[in-house]
Amino acid sequence: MNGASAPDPTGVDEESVDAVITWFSAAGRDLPWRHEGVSAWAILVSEVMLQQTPVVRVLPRWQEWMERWPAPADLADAPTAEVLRCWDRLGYPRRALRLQDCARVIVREHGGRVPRGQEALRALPGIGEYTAAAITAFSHRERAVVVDTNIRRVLARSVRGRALPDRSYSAAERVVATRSLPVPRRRSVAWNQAVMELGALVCTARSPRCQQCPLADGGCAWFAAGRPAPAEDTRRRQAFEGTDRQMRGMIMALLRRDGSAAEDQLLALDAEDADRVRRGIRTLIADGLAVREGSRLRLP
DNA sequence: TTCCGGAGAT
DNA sequence: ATCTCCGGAA
Repeated sequence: MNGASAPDPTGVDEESVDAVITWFSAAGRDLPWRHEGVSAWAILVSEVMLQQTPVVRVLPRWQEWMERWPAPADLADAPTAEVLRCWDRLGYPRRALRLQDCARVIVREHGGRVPRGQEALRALPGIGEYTAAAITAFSHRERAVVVDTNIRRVLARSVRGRALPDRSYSAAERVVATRSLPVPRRRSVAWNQAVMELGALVCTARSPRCQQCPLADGGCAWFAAGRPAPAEDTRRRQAFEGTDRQMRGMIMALLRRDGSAAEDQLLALDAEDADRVRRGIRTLIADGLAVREGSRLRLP
């Protein structure tokens, strides 16, 4: 493929772009939200669900969600308790609330159609820089600098020769991503999709499958350097297993199952630590994920 | 047990 | 800039 030419330190070269796009046409997954004719709304929903959640877990939820609420107006009118139930165990249920808010804003301010343009998208609840770019590239099929964790990792390795990207998204990375994006519109769309998939399937964080990688033959600075180990991770240790998150998850599971729960039932979730339970209840109410009803707690 | 991840609030 | 937020696979 690239023979002996060294990777460009400032961006992916054209040969590598070709290699990755060709790899994708053979190895890319057939995911339903990539099918022809899928609506911008359906793609928006998939992107929000995929924000912190693996594809395999999103698939069944997305299918059911789109059957029930195929358009923004459908979700806007749905009972929030149903929306949270249908979110099931995708995690971070505030995303489900934001998605319903997003649907309502789209109905109110955009005539029920997903707006075009990253600025308008970025203004929607739950849509940040990544998701606005992803909708622009994958649905509207326009040129956009899409940078998710997979793309960051591929570029860190292939262009910068690092084992892993910096902890926070740096200006240097943005430059590399921007310079790597092909100029022709269709090619930019193909590249975004292909490089993201390469990061998800081959250039993975822990056990990269370099023998399957279209960039291994001269297109990857990290591989060429003998895959040096990542710098000692100075990462702050994970704050004790995220116990409050775990408690919130347990409370939400109970509310999804029964619709509401009595105080005693909730306190039994951690008999050792009533404060932890109360913290969970308080923060769920503050987030709009639960409401008090007398002495009971229920879905909104 | 450890690891993974985009948005939004602070 | 840093922290919080969930659940399941490795």
